[in-house]
Amino acid sequence: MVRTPLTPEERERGERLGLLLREARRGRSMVEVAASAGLSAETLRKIETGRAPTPAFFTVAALAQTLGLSMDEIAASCSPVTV
Amino acid sequence: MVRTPLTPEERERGERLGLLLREARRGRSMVEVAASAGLSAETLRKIETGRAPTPAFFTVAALAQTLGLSMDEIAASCSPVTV
DNA sequence: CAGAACCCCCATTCAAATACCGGTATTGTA
DNA sequence: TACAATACCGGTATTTGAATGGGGGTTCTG
Repeated sequence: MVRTPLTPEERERGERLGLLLREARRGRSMVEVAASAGLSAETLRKIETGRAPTPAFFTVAALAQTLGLSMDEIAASCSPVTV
Repeated sequence: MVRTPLTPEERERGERLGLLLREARRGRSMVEVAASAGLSAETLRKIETGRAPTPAFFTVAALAQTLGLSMDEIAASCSPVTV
């Protein structure tokens, strides 16, 4: 086995993460938040829509910083999987 | 530009993350902790040695859970970069 | 009509995650 | 003195996906 493809559960988890981030964005635009977090708007859109279901740790950290979210809360509310 | 290679700063940040996780592991073996977090020992070793400097969010979340670490503290102590 | 904001598709590059190999150092034990 | 087991390291190879950019499309509002 080498780098197993993402499971449906992992994709659903990514969708929950994306939804959470989108809700936290509130009125602000994607370009504004993405620029503030130091990533491209396309990447942010992929994460929010769940098309990038397992983003990097520091990517989420930068978004959490920008959006005023707690990393522990994010992890907790996104992972009813493998608790 | 397409997927810029990791900068030296990002690699150093990865080393700090690895060191932090290794210290939190204490006496426990790599295989034990890796199994508990649901990843391979090889991957854990790469992260701890800084050879995988930007691990996935949920990978770090699983390790934090196993090691009893706070995600926010990890992010804070690993990123004197781009605060 | 222009602009803002978001979406989808395509293509590219680099790295995460895994596995296997051999090597080293330590510790326990017969 | 061997010898085996444990634990970690380095290198190589593989597959998959993150992250980015470009181009085009939709919807809404001024």
